[in-house]
Amino acid sequence: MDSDLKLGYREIKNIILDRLKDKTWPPGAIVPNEVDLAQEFRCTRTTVNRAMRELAEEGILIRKRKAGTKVATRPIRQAKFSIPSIRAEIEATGAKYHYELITRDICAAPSWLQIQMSLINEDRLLHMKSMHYGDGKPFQHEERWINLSLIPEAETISFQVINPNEWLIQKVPLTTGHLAFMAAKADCSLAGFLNIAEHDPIFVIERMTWLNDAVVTFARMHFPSGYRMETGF
Amino acid sequence: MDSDLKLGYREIKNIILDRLKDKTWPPGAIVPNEVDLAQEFRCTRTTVNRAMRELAEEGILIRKRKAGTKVATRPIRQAKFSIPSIRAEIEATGAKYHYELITRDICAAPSWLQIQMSLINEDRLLHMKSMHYGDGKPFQHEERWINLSLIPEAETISFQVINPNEWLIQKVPLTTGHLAFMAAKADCSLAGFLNIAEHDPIFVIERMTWLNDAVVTFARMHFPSGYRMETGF
DNA sequence: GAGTGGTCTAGACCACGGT
DNA sequence: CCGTGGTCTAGACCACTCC
Repeated sequence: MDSDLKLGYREIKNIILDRLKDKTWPPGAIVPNEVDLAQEFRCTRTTVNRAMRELAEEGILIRKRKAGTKVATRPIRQAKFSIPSIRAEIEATGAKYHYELITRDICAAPSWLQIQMSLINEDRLLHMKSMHYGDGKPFQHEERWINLSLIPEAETISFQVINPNEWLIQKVPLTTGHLAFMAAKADCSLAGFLNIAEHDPIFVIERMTWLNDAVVTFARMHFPSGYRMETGF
Repeated sequence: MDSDLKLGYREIKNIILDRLKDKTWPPGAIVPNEVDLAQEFRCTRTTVNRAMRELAEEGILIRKRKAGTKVATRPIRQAKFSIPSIRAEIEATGAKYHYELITRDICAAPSWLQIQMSLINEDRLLHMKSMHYGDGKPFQHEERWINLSLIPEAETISFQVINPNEWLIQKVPLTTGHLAFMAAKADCSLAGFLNIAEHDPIFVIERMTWLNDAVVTFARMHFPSGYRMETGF
């Protein structure tokens, strides 16, 4: 009689991973098809399908109809990281969050931003600078532009109390976006706000947010050095 | 008669997303259960399950047995980015990739690294510094430690030709890891290698790689400012 | 054309966890 | 307890794409 318990898709994933690690199926090799594996594991094709589909989503297998399933030669590992709200990020350290608006004006887009945001010349933008503090210490400086053609209500908000990101999240949820990370050096103004020396290195995050192919907002966030962004993979 | 075509899980996902956008199901609300939705969409529970399960993986819905499915109040967006090999990253710009080993020695772990890598005192490490160039221009400086207790074969490799990352990927694929990003300023040596001025800002990536709960390698990679890491979400 | 993965159906049992 | 999501079965049809 079979001493085997029934195998679930998680266990099948692990068996497959083991066979990849011990090179039973070396990189570039073709893995048996779903029907054969289902037979071997005494389960249905559906179960094998889920195991292999998830491994493919993780970049470990490459699947093509008719061609079959191959072991990725250079597994492109994907890192996932959550984008916490600045408030959550600060409060997670145990510090008290505090927000302050520095400037707020309405302007036309500078040309470099027009290009980045795919704007029309006449579009008006709400432009703001603000600071985020943890226990009173500078944590992040933010400069942001909001597309008033798309979100006209933003003009009526002072943003003295609620910060732009939190307002936008509840106003227009379910957006898509683009992120960029880089290093830069602090100019005089930024150094003052972040309480660091001029020319000190800063960590910069740029974030562009879209709602159905229209740009909602562009934000540039500056962190004093010492800030680390971390994630697993 | 029904003029409706049959709905697939992708279409059901979109219908659900539409109802979230138009606030039919506002944040925090409970979404109908799978059986009811299956009836509404004239499909099986399996199909609804896949649609809602994927939305939950994306952080848009929150599912619990018995409690049902809720709309996430603050959808925690997740960004995914692939971790390309340095060679692929350089070649993707159209530049010619070139690698050069600077130093290679075997040492005990400095104490800060022992802590980070959870090493035992006696563990020996292969320590290397190297440079990666695109079209002859400095692209990345890398400092790396490899755990020789775990990967003794590394001691026999000169790493004059193949770079450590590429060798490790084919030697020990399927690892897990941890990434950190930060900004720093170039010290004298680094400035020389990257052909920038001392104290110029640099973008730093630290990467720790595990194989089954044991640390394989720790790498610290430095990019001259101007480097941007980008991703969508 | 034929083999492979992609998806759906109809039904079942189970595990978790709120009441 | 018992409603809900989590998963599996057995079978089916379809879409893609390599040969």
